[in-house]
Amino acid sequence: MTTTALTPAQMADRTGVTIDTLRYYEREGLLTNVERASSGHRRYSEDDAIWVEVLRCLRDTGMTMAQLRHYCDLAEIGEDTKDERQQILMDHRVLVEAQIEERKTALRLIDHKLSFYSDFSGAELS
Amino acid sequence: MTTTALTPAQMADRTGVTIDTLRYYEREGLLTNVERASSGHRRYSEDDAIWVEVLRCLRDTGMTMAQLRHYCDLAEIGEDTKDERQQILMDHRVLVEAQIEERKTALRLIDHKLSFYSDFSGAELS
DNA sequence: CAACAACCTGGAGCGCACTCCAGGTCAAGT
DNA sequence: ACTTGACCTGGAGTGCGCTCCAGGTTGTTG
Repeated sequence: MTTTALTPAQMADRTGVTIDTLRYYEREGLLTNVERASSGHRRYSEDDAIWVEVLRCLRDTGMTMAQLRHYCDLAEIGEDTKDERQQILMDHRVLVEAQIEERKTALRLIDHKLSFYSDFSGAELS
Repeated sequence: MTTTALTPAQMADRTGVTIDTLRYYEREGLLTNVERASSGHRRYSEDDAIWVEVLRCLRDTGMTMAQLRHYCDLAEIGEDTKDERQQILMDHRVLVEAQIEERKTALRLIDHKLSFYSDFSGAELS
């Protein structure tokens, strides 16, 4: 009754992560306990797919491979690492919020610079 | 009457960019027409400092070296490239806005995942 | 059963943005 | 005159996160 087992190609399609990268994540310990068919071919579970989506989200917002590996290592250990895992997410949350602020500042700066292009004046700087 | 000429060390201090990186930017054409003292040592102008700050802001929000070099090349050419330079900034603006949205989505996902840690339940996924 | 696609492994290679280094020059202080 | 420290150049090295490859196995399709 294991709902859907995804082939590597299906998994790549589903998550938008290439097959090579999926294997790389597994090698690096960011994706654990991936099942295999009798042929030795990987069969990804729905939970794997969801985790890869989370993983990508964390990566895209600047969490490093090392941090993600650490998080996965903790998850492997089990329940008594919940607090640390929670802390990792909370710390990353703060970081993402800072990134949003940084980008809002960037928008203001870009707008400021753009104002010189829309202006009648030909001022170049500041 | 050139207000303040900054030494490399002062420039690094002012902008938060290392001396090595400043030289690297210059080599790569991201920082042009830097003056020299009679000794051959660089003397950065206030405008250089401001530009490096802008440059860092654009880099930090994902503009590549190649794009920045292109922008600088255009600025070197002069007035008739203003439209293209404006367009580059407007394009980047759109990108930064998308980054903000991406990060807001990330926050929601992190919060969702955090909710499982704060819950009474010990559910692990989704 | 032949051909072909999808998958496997271990390991090498790549692009980006720095970062560091060797070997030399220049300017100021003692 | 000598030391010290900031700077110069050209070029090599680094770390990260993939990405690609060779050489082999498996599974499907006609």
